[in-house]
Amino acid sequence: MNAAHHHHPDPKLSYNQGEILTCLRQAKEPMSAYAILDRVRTAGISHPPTVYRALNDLMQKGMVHRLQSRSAFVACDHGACDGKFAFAICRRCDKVVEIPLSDDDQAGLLGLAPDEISPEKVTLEIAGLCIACRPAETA
Amino acid sequence: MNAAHHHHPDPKLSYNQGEILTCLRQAKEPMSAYAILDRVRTAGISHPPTVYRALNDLMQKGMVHRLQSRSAFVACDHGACDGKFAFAICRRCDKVVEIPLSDDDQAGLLGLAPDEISPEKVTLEIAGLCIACRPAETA
DNA sequence: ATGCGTGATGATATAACATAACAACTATGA
DNA sequence: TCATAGTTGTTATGTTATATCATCACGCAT
Repeated sequence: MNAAHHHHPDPKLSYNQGEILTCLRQAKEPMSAYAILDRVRTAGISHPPTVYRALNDLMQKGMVHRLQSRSAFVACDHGACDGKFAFAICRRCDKVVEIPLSDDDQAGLLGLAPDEISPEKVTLEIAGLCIACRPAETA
Repeated sequence: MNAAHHHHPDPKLSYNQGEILTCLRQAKEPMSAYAILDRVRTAGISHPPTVYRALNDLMQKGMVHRLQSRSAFVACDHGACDGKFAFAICRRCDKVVEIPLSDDDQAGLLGLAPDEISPEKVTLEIAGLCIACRPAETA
């Protein structure tokens, strides 16, 4: 590989992880794995598995979240975190707001699960229209 | 086409919609669009767009729901409905429980959305382990 | 009856998303 | 040196979803 001189956004990250996290942070928008791939080709990353590997590692570290309803990924607003989040997503411009869930919130959500399924992981995504897109919607 | 004699589970449904809804109801499990496709080939449905069209129509009628976290579809437990639901899903056996959301639940969820995004649609999926799979997990 | 519009469906092709499987390289330390 | 673990590279393929255009069946106005 080349470019061994790049600085990482976090010393614990590997080169690929650093490149991809930086890419996501700069984007400030959710990106698909393949959109990321396009952007990091210049950094020497050129195959889907490389991107997915780094994304999975970053998700495990809590530094990246996946938006299920979009098949897309966003950098965590909080750097690394082990907390739970919901996401609000503008259906028009894809703006994403990360919503930290309080313990009460989480308890409430988990409490919705029926007895026969013990809850482990919550996916909560709220789609809507952001304030900037509201005028445009008057079609 | 053949099989014009089939009975529909609902008179308002087209032939394809009826076949696919029946398939999903019999499955009692979430199915991917392509799994559905395999099962309805004998009914003369043989291309992905046909399946996706019928699924989209059925979702609009509230008779089918999509599980975002699985890329899969389930028949609504309640026939047609315009209500909102959460889903609890066993990560091991894929059993799904539909959780009707009370008005309070919905208000609470929508209330999580930040000011800058006015909420319209909530996706809430809770993954966990169902009671039948709990023993098997002691690996 | 003819011809038209509409809605449903059929069919082809391709886009977009994701992973399995294996090879190669690097660094560390016995 | 050799083994090992961790990371990355590479090929190939699997899976999910949609764009696009063709066709068919039906109702209906002329």
